[in-house]
Amino acid sequence: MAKIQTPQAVRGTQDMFGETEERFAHVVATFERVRKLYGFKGMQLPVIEPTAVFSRSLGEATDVVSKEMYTFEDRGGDSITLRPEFTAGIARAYLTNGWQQFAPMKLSVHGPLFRYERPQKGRYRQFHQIDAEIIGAAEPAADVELLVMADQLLKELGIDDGVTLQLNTLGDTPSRDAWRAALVGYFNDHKGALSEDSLSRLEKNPLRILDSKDPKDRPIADAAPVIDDYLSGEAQDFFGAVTAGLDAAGVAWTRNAALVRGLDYYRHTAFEFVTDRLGAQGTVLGGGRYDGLIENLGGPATPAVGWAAGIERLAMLLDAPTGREMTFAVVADAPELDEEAQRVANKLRREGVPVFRSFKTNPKRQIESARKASVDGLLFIRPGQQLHITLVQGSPYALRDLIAKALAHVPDGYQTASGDGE
RNA sequence: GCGACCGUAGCUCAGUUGGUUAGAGCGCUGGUUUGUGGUACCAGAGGUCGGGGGUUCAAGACCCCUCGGUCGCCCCA
Repeated sequence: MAKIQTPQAVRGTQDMFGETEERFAHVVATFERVRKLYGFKGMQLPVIEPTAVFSRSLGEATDVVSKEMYTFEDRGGDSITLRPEFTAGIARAYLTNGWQQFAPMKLSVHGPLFRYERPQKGRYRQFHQIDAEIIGAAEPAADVELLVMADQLLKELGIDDGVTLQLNTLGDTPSRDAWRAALVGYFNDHKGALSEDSLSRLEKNPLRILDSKDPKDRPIADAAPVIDDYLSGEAQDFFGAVTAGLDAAGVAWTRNAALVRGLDYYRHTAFEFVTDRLGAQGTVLGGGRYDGLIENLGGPATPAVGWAAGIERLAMLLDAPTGREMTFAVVADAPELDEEAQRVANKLRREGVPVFRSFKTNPKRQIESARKASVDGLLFIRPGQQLHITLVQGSPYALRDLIAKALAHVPDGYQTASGDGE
């Protein structure tokens, strides 16, 4: 019989286990906790959407829609796309469910997203994000609340060190249009000095020249017209209110006038929390105000602002594996004590104490497998309801803590004799 | 889409200028020893050298293609 080829994981996907999975779960759990502190409701959304949800919101012609989405026709002939982002799907749900009645809405989600891109550090084809949005609030206070929440989240994850909040405004529609026109004129005057990449950006997405990495472009980009000279009074007031709110909340930020968004539906606030610890993928959390998006989807003009952050990237920045609960292995000191050991283990588990039990019957084998499962303590069951407790080296706990915890939950009648942990 | 580097046992890796039956450590299985508990020793299982094609008397080593991985560029909703 011929050997069959072992299947491989799809390129750019990952199987998470052990420490990787623990870090991931810790990010999600922390997000869930913090978002509740700010009154953001959770939601669950489909992973698949009609392709139009994304092509209409992002624009047919953009690279992202034309070559970076997982799009396919289903058996009924409908064009379906695996969601490449959360925002468009949330906007769609807002419209199809008539959530205008709840506006302003504070929403949060997390889950997998799909983009057909070349994998590299912190970038996968199936990746995961946490996401927070406020829909139906035009006030700068909404932007501030979102940013303060993001700041607290990063602090609680312990990764705020080396991360800076970069902030910019794209102004309202008139401001943005005037600035854009000025930029195109300016870059056209300097065409000869621009890199090849930037020449094509000039055609497709001129704002992006501002954050070009090419050293050739830097002097020109740095001397380009700044949005500040084109901001309307209202736009200035809006940005002023956002920065004042951040200052009042004690959130540190720096102005980055080159921080832009390619899509036209973005207005006013744009921001990114950036780190220098992730190589080319430095953005750890990013977002902005997208007052034009819901109209693009055929809905009423609706102000909205939100952010998203890659869970994998956040997980990579976490200091150490997250702590787990004190875990015992209950070991029968002789094969005939196995049933009694099981009884004790079940009692502990019902009391909420994590317990490891080996599938082997030989005591020595049980100890070996318990060590591999990295338990904190070995709880030996001996004849006459005697307990013997040993601390496993490497555990962060102390022997007396183990004894106290075991005694508090073990069945009545047990006597303890502690070991020395060596 | 473009570029660089990489792909040998479950894991981490060694394999000299291509040359006989492909190695180590850890892990796994079994045994001996020890014996209130991370012991030591012995033995064993496990490899299409990512896949395909080519050069050669001879390829894990060289060439081509392909599939993956890593890191950049591009893109970044």
